[in-house]
Amino acid sequence: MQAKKLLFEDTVCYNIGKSSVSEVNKMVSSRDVARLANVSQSTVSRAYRDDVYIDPITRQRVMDAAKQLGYYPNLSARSLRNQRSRILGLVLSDPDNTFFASVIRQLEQHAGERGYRLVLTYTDEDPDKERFCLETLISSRAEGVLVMPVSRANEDMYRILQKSGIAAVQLFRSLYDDVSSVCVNDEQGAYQAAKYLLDQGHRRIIITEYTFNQENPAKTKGYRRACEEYGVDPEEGILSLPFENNLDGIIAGALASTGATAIISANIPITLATLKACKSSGLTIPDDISIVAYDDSQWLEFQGITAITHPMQQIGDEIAQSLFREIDAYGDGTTPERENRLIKPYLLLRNSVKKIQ
Amino acid sequence: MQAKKLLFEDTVCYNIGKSSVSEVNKMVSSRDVARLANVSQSTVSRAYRDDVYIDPITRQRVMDAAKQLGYYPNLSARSLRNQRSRILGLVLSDPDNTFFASVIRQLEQHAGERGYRLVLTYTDEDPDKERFCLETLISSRAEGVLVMPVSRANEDMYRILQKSGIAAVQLFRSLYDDVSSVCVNDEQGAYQAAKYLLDQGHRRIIITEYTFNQENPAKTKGYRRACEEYGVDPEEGILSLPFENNLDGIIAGALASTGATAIISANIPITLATLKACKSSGLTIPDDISIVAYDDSQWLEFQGITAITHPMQQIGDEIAQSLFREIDAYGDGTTPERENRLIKPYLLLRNSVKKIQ
DNA sequence: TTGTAAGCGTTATCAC
DNA sequence: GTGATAACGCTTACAA
Repeated sequence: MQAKKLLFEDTVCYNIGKSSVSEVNKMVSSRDVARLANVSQSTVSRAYRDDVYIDPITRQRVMDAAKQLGYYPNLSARSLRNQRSRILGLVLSDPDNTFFASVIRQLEQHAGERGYRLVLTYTDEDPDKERFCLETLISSRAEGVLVMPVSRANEDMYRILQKSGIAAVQLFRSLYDDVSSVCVNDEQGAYQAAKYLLDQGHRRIIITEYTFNQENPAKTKGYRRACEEYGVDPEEGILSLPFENNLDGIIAGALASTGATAIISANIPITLATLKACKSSGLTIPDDISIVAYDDSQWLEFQGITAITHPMQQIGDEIAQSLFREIDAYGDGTTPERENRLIKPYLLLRNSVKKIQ
Repeated sequence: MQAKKLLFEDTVCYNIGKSSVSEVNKMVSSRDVARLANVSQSTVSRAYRDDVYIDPITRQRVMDAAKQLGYYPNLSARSLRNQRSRILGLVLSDPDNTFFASVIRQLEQHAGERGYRLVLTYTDEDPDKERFCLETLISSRAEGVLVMPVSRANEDMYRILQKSGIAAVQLFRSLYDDVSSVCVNDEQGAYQAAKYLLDQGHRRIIITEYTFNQENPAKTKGYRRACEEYGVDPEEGILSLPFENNLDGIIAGALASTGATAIISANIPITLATLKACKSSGLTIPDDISIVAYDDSQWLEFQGITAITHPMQQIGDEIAQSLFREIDAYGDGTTPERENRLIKPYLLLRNSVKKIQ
């Protein structure tokens, strides 16, 4: 059965007319609430704090007025006055990469508990976009920034972060020595993956990496270490890939030209491309080709792909700890020590690797 | 081969000591830049605008000073003064659902072109969280809000949005009649899916829906319409599901108890659960069970699952148009007409449906 | 217990 | 062309 699109007809668009709301008021401020509640503006402000003396009856009157008017405090004004934005910036690569979903989830949780909001931004692994994200977050006066850094090109931005007293933690890649980091021990993960394949008798193993990410060669390093232990030449197994959507062809080509019996795919999108490449090349897993995926996902679990998995719960906790430690230090007027946390990945055996005699 | 976790050892944690940065300055303001550049603070401000005249030489001096100090304008102050935050709020269900990735991408693009930033928030389909997201966005004085609404419980919030002059567009679900929306024609999509299965000879077809989402019965409606055209009783095919992660068991149970030959899964996570259910029940696709997935993804494409797909590019454009139309209207002091845009889904035939005689 | 007023960092309106 | 200056909405001494 051939894939086929049915005819795509025009968008239907109904205009149903004016909104039924009678009048659009300006944004309501604490002054308006004060007027309605017959108190001063500062009393309204106090009603929203719980550490200050205020008559419960007054507070109730304020809250009633606020509710009636649909008042919500203006966070811009608040953060301007307080010199605290309560914003945490998250700079990730790519909304398509489901690997980050659980990180986002957990950080949102941790942030919420501390009264912080999370602002998500994406670099698409483009240094210019990374710079833009950081600039925006600095302009927002974020108190902390969690970044998956793209390249060393933006070193100046990280220096500005430090100078400005903005906590910063590198995520999953440690590109800057003087910025804290929470990373997976990729060297070890790739080593485990490669060693496992070597143990199973594979001798021609491909490992993928991103060309742009060669400043961060942890995975290939682990791969090399394993190969050397087994007396296998690692060099021609290293496949350098651009950051694109259609990697299938390149991978299929490499598979064919090297005659590899196994491949380690460096992340979830690359794993998908690898699976597509195998399919289009008519290679069966694991009979014709063995796969170990670096990074796990529910789809990989479903498909029985052996994978390097990470303790996501722990990762989220470590990131939050590391970040808030820095934020608290800056809050106390001290310079935080930087720290690097390295988290151990583990190999989850499923059914995508064949034993070779 | 049985799935098996290798031993997870302790996290390694290096503390490498004090940051090398000598001193942490306070956040730098335009005053500081002014002082260094030997101009007044208002001149610094002017240097960042291009609609006012300023001596290019002065501007350069300002910019040099700004660069030297690592100055970035404070957006809180700016939005307070301008009464424009240039923030767009996006309220989605779930970071795990890859369906939204391309929407996020495109909206970021559109927003960027207009000088807006996107703030992402997630409801997890929980009305309380939806309320919290909206409150936060109002407090942030977002100029526009794009929401996938959860339930009618938060009607008051939408009224406040309108009263406050904040543009609002419902995404993918239209729960409020007086709020604009950009939706996929789910009635039609489900109708197409069901009709296709009926055409292929299936008579016992399950369609899934979320229990919490019964206020928005478009998909089941389309399913019913198709069934009725074929003289099939639709009622016992409707499977109502909680919003959870482990739906496999429920789905497997329903498959077994109804003896269905086909299933329409209502979104990507449910499709995954369905595939897992089939696997654990030992059902082969499409021989034992046919599947049409509502919403498409790269993984479904890879696995050859027939799916209801949406023109994501167009959806992104329509959303942006609809939103900015409202924002511009509010900007002109007029009340925007609300509008409902309905986008046609299409059926993408792959290999997950069997023809029954 | 509540009101008054200063000031957070901007931009816009005036003078000069 | 550039420099004072008055808001924007909020928090927080300090007064009352």
